[in-house]
Amino acid sequence: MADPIVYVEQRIAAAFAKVAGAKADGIDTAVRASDRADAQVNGSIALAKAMGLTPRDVATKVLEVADLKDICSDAQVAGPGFINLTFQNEFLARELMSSSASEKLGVRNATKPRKIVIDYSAPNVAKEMHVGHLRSTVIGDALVRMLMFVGNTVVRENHVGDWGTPFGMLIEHLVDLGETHAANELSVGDLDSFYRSARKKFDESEQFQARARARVVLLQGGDAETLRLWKLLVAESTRYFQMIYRTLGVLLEDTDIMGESAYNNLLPQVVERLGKLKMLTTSDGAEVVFAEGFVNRENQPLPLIIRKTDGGYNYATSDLACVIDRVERLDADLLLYVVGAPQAQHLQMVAAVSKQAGWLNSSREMVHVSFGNVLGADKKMLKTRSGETVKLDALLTESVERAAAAVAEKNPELSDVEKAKIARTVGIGAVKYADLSTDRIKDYTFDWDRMLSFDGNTAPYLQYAHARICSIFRRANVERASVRSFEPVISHTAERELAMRVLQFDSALWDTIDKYSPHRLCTYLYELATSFSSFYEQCPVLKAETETERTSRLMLCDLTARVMQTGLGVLGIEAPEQM
RNA sequence: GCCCUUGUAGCUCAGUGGAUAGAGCACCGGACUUCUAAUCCGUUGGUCGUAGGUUCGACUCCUACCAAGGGCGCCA
Repeated sequence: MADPIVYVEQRIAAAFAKVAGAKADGIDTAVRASDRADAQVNGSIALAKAMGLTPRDVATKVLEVADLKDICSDAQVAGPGFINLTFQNEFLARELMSSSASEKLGVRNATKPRKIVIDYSAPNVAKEMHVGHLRSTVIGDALVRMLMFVGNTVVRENHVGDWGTPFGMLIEHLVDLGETHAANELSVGDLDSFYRSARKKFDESEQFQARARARVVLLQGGDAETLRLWKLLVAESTRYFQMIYRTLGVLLEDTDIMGESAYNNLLPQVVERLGKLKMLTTSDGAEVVFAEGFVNRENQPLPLIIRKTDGGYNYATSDLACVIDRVERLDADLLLYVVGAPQAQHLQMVAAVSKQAGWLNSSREMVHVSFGNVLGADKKMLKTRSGETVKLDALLTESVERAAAAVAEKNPELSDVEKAKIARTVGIGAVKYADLSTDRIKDYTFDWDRMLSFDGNTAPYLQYAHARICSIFRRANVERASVRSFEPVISHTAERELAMRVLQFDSALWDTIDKYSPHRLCTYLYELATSFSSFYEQCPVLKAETETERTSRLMLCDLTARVMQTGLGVLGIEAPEQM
């Protein structure tokens, strides 16, 4: 327990219970951060009516019985009936020590760890990854890291698009090009032109269309030669994805790939089981499930199509198979889908059908971690087929190059190896942070300058704060670990603000996890960095006036750096020691 | 037509029913013989889309409307 606000909350709740008894039930006695004091409680106002007292009287009574002697230096009733709390510096110092001594820097573990399957990234085989694919990959990676950090078991699943009708056309194009030539073209990483050529042929030639359709039948029928060609496409694409993932520094591995094709043998079972449950209806020749509450344009019930008129399956079937597999084989109790907002209705229908079928319930749930689109200059969704999209690869390369130029200018004395390493860390960090730092639910318009900015609220700013602290310790020639158990003396306002901020790591991280919203942690880390920068300007560390002051500040610096590094770490961003 | 999401400073965005709505960028003015100036300090900038409602209190909750984006039967 390191966050003073979390700490004091119990004492306040106890005081409310003492004053109001059962009337305090359901009253919000939460303690919140405030600009008027360290923290504020406003439950007295809501409670006043029920008790027949004025809000200020209630607040006064609460303060009379509240046990705050060892925590607060000041507790006052203010305004209409708020309670403003100011923490003792000695209390903050004790909490800092507790945070410093804990391996997780004061962050509480999950009270009930879960087994979580998280579905993210999901690029398409034989298609280039463009800037639109950044979101799922980066948000998913951050969630994986933070969920694991607090003690959950997390299974990563990359649901790549490796099956379905487009593969007829892709395989036929592969045959036309010849395997060697095709493999060569694909390995260069120019997947878009491969896909576009195939598409063009498909659109222009009926003969080619017929071949493509026949090939899909062969593929789904398990024809050995067709499967061999299909695997060739998948293997080349997988290599390309893995190259992007390594550059990006995300945790995804080849072994995390659970493509659409992986569920093939489960698809007949889905139909069978829904049939047994009497959920299937035949409609216009297709096998469908009508989930309650979904209607189409004509206000008729909207079906989830399980088996098409031609006997084939589609993505609804495979998504249901996924649910079954994740619940029954993996025994997951939480399924996260880091998938774009346009899929919202589809996923709602899959969830509704899964609940009706009993695969999901109140203790096994699925959550759509939805995110807005990356828009083009025309404010429309980026589409690979129309208009030029920025390739993810190109964006990352450009960012690293700009970072390299910045490092060369600011730190010319570093070795080339170090410079290159820092440029990668800063360049990649900037791009990831640009995506993670805004609310995932909102669309954003792609903008080079925004993605590649190194000033203000950006990853390099947070990394810089960390690097400065590392620099202090290098100069001082002091081992970081040696100051960790020192009880700091807090006197300066800037020290105090930094201390308060450091102690909020636990709440900030949990708030982020509860809402699956990485931008909340970004906001916190940015505030931590600004608090540190302000402290850095005002409070000399190495030239502190006394030995106690110096060691106190070193202790605070070390803890700040650890929180920054850990916080950036769970966002998937590295914190270099120099930059 | 129905449904979902979004609308906050010139631009990009934070904001947990709580007091006077905050940052960054841009603009303007300061601070490097100093622990890293990728920084700091200050100035300027607001009908929180519009109109009602609930509440002691609304950017936040509810309703209607406006605008933008997305979804709505065999592509994934």
